[in-house]
Amino acid sequence: MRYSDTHKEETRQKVVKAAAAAVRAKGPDGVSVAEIMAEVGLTHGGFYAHFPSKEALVAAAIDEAFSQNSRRFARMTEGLAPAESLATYVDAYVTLRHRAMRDGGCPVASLSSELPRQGAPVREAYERGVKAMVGRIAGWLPEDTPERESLAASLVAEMAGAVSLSRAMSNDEEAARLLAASRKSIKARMGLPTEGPTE
Amino acid sequence: MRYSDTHKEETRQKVVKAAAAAVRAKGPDGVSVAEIMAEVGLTHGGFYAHFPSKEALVAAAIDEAFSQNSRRFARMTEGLAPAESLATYVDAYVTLRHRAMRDGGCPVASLSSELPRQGAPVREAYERGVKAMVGRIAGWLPEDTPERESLAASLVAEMAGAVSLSRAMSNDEEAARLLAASRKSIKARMGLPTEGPTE
DNA sequence: TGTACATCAGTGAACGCGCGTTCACTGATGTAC
DNA sequence: TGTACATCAGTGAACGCGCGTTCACTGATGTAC
Repeated sequence: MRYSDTHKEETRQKVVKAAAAAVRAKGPDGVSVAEIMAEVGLTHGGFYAHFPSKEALVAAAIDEAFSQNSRRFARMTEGLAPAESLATYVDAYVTLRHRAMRDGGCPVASLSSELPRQGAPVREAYERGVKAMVGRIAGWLPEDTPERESLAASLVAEMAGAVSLSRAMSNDEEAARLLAASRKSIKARMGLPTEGPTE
Repeated sequence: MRYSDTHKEETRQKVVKAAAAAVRAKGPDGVSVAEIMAEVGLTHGGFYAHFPSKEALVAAAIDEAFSQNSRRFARMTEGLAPAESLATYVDAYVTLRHRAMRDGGCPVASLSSELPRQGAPVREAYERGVKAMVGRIAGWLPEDTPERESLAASLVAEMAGAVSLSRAMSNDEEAARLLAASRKSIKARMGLPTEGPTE
């Protein structure tokens, strides 16, 4: 079988996307190379034509997961004023919908506790993604906000923490109330009115 | 070798304590039965005289980790008024010291993202611990606080989220600024003055 | 008092399994002549 | 135009390893007689 010029790159992309979903859903140590290759319709033997190691794939998957989220929110907030962007972001992030979306949500909410234990290349990809996310939020906060970057980081921590903890709650109503309380707090810290859509 | 009447229970306790540390430091899937037994000076073969499965040990370890933290904070806040207890709690929790303490800290900060993916017995132990922690904080909040339990849950999410995210930051100063911003926010939400010890 | 036996926490070899990784091979197609 | 060869993404068997779990065994001591 001979393939088109772009075929190999396309396959690589499919593998990275499958991994970006699987890693968020099951954690880096919960997915196997064979499983991800099978998801793309290939066998595990071909994996090493694309990546030097599983770790390299996981790092690429985390980059991909962050940029998927980044693109998604860029689309949602296109043309909006900063304050509206912030409100849109929070109202999409701190929700039962995000809580249920285990394979496509924000990597910080899915991986926060286990990532610091991963190898250097994976941690670096993660930190890069976190910084980009924090930077985006910081950019939406008023320019004269004191400690703008730290506030943005603290807001990311609060948003991701709320979604993470809501996933530990088996009771949906309880989870919804936690998320509502967090949404309210986050918006107040952002200087936004606290009555938004309640999902 | 014949042992004292309490010997078996003492061994079990040692194993659970070693597991409580190891599980927080490496995650439930990152520790092995053999490793934990070795830490207590035993061989892996004897494990099944104490626990029916690794999962049972992990569940017991999580219960133990939560109650270690609970006892620790009970000691720290003994005799203090509710508002002082809250301030003491936050000032001990949202710190670089807690960030560095990977094997002895709060299980929510160490395990939040991976725990929802564990088996039922482990998830139940975790949820039990989270509820106890939320209940303790709720009890310190003024009785007339609207949605007191949800606010407490949201505060736990913010505290644990801040410590988790700070662990992803390789730069200590950056981490310290994030923690300071979170401490300030959390105290404000608790109705406390926001100037506390800065660690 | 002395001896044979029961007890049982702990030992260490062995099991089956899934994993990451390696490698000789395949086979469809483009290219050299 | 026809044929031999090179290419290379993907295949599938095999590897070594660590894991959770099982199990026959050990050996110090208490107990029965």
